[in-house]
Amino acid sequence: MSRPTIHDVARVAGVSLSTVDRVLNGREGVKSATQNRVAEAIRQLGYERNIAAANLSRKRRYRLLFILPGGGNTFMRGLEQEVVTQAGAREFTTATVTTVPAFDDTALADALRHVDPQETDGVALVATDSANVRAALAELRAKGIAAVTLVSDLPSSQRQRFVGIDNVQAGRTAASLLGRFCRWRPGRIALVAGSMLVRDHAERRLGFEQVLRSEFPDQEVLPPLEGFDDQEIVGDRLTDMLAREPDVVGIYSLGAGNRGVARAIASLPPERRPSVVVHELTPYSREALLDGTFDAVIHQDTAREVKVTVELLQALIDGMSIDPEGQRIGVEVYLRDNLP
Amino acid sequence: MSRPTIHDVARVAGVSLSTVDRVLNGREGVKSATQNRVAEAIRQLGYERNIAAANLSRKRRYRLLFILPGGGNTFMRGLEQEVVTQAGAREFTTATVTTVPAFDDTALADALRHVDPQETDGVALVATDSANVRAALAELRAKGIAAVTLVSDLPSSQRQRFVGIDNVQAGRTAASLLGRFCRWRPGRIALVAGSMLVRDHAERRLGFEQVLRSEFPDQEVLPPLEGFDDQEIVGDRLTDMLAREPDVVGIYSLGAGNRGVARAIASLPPERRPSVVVHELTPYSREALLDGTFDAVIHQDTAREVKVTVELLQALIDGMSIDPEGQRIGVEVYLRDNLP
DNA sequence: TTATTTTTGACGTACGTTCGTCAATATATG
DNA sequence: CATATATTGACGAACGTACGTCAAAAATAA
Repeated sequence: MSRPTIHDVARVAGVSLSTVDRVLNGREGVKSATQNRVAEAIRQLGYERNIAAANLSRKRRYRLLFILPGGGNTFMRGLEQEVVTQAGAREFTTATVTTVPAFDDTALADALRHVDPQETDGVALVATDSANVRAALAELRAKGIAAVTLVSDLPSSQRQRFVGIDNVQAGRTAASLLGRFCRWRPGRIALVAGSMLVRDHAERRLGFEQVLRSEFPDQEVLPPLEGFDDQEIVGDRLTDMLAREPDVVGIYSLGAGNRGVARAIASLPPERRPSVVVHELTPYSREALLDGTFDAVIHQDTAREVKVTVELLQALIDGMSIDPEGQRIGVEVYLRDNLP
Repeated sequence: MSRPTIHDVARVAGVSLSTVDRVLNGREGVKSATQNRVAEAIRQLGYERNIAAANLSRKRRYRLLFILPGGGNTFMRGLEQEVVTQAGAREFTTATVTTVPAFDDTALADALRHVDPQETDGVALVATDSANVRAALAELRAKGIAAVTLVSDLPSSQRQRFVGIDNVQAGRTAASLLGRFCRWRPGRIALVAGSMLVRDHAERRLGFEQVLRSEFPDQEVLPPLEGFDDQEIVGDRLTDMLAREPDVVGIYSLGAGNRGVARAIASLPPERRPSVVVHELTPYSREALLDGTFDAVIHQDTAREVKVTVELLQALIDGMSIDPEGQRIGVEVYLRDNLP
């Protein structure tokens, strides 16, 4: 009736507890024939390790390290906060946060190379794309440390998983919304990016234009305006553009700098107010949603991202299987009325 | 360095392990003065029970019972499926599902009265609103069984929590979307409900009209069409209405019967296609999103609802504190492009 | 065959908690 | 004061697993 234990496995396999333990924990000195007998017994009984008991016994601590970009980025600081609170509340888990300068691949690679396997079991990093980082990541993995990328991925590297949203999908969603918002109103659509050199932004733009071209072919998109995620620059350039182009009926801001977008729009007369879609729910974008400046916010749930990351790292450290469903981070849509 | 244990608590309080245990598990025979000493030591040390060890020791099993409406309701059957799979995967937990006829408060009250405290620790129910059910719930709680409502709440009853979405908010969100979709296109908006006698539907309508009236005062809403959550009836009545009213530019279906909505719309010429917002992501509504029949789907995440419910019940059974953040179920918005 | 190495078993202790029993106090009651 | 009752302590076994030590058995090499 109750779950089988290693005792049952030992009995069925006709070996001792010690041997089952050796097999289970990958210790050496067991003939492969015996290993197979044990594996067969495990399969037959449907045995699953009691992780609570295992952790209790080995006094396991999952020591995790999060490497995040530093600076005043609201989004990243929110992420950091999540890491601290969530890891603190979790059994057997300690998480440390290190920050490295944003977009500095050398600093990131350095940080990765200085991770001590003696005191760290798993690492989560917001990746900057470079060969340097790829190499450092490979070294890290070679030390037996689990590694996942968070928010920003590093494809074809040694990272074991990526936790974050699909940015192409995010761009498509924005287009799907903005296209409908502007469908029956003649005019053009403006795009505000941080920099097209950043992978996430490029992907979002790609998805946005895909959908707008195919689903709303009447709507013309102006060339993207680069604001370098800086609210001042975004505000100035967008104000200029709106003065130059009187027929802008929609704006998609796919990077940071939401306050700049809000400022530029505030200067327009009410009848010229465009429909606006931006990224990331923050105190500022929330306020803009509530006062009607923004129509929709595309969001990624950082709390969930951290939670998934921690669980993923724990599973990887334990060598457990991972359910691919549970780790999906969805592209969320917020309007004024479904704000959490 | 490591977490304090009951041994530490005993030492600091100057009592024995047994006494700490008695206090911790609410057993009788401890002077209140001693209880206070122990409580003080716990507070001072920041002691938290090691749940893994506790469960291991007491061979705790959380025996949960889910009481759901029966019948062919896709949504409820999906919920049931979630319960079975999630509880199966969870440590120390067994969940049983009982179905009772939908909207039958007597049957629900009966089911509640027949719950055996010997073999059930917690109950989750999709509530039907009636005094009868309230009374049965009070009896259930008197037996020491934890109880939460799921999807449909029963306010001012003995239920300890509610897990589900805010339906007024859901209606507001629908209006926010549909209002924007139809903003620049003259015409009227149709409402398809199941029955106004059902609490959820009434709440959704309320929220919808709130926002439409205040935020999109130009848009006129037709009187709601009652489809009794039956796709045939919905299809027929909506087809009739669309024939009668040639200026319908938007449809909000706030109950079930999505297939009927899709059928009615399919018969319209493309240029008359209204914007459509419905509830619940199912294989049918997903398909309609993908082929462009529906523009948006308001959704509640059943997997998350079940997860939260199980965790909540476990916490209630253990008498643990509950973080109010973690149990929120959001009103989710799905477009063709952010489908999971 | 014997010596050597590899593989396995037996056993004990530990993790933090629960829970039961029995004895030793302390406190209240008459 | 003696007795009854309430409160506390000491102890041990158990939950399922990890891990270390030592010895026994089996397989392999010489």
